[in-house]
Amino acid sequence: MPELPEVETVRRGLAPVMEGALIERAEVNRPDLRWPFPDGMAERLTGRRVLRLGRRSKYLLADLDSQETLLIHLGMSGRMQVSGATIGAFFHDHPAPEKHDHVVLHMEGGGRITFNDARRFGAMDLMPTAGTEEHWLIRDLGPEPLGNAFSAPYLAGRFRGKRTPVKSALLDQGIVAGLGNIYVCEALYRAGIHPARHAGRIGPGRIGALVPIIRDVLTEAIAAGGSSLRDHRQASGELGYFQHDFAVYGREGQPCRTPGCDAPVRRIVQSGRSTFYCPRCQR
DNA sequence: ATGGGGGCCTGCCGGC
DNA sequence: TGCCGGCAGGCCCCCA
Repeated sequence: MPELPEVETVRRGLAPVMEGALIERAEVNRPDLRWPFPDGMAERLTGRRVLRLGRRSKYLLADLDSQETLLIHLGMSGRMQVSGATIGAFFHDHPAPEKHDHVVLHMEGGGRITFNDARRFGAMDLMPTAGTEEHWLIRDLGPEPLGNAFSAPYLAGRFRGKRTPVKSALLDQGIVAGLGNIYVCEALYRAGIHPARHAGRIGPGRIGALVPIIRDVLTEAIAAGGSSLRDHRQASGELGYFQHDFAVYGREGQPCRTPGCDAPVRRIVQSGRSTFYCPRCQR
């Protein structure tokens, strides 16, 4: 579930409940996710007020009134569920506890934020707010794809001389931070670029087109995630749901959606991960 | 130095 | 029905 658009959707859902609210109690049900939780995490969260909920790439960053920032990563299967609070027009009751509810933030006023992560590829950590950019998970990230630093000249510079497939290059969080397997496939399809093409062998014109395409793909996904906040799935309290409507991702063997092209979408494996593309539209 | 593969976990789905 | 292989939106680490 979580690439940049999903994480941003989760952030937007959580922010109204978390920002300005007091964490009355932090319930920590295991010692780790992918890595051990920081020492005394429950105590360091308890009694703290959340000042602001931000995002860097796929990381949620909750600034606390203790000069510390809580980092949350959703990994592959992490979900944040809000309950006991009014979101939009509806009050969300507390659901029955579920398997893999690893951390629960009990907020002032009865609200709850539950972090559930079956596969435990997610992570949480605490760091000084003043040093978030130096955190080891953050410091090597490339620019935000929706920010000004991500530009055609920048990307051309990073691609220059690279023999790695462009698919892998765009998944490299040090080049651009926030893309994952789905949106890379979708962006390359829209740009008409074959995923196996060496990054260094894409001309400046196509790189110039790719940058706004990446922005569009992500912006549209955020808009779709946002609209799903109002559907019944959201009313059940689940945040970050995104209606899948992809041109190539997950569509192996189905006809390409480009008008006039009905070539079957192909699936290949690159660096151990599925890539979907149209062999006719992408060169 | 850089790129590819393994590994971390659990759940689900399709085939036999 | 049950078992097994394959697959899943991420990312660190190790090795060539």
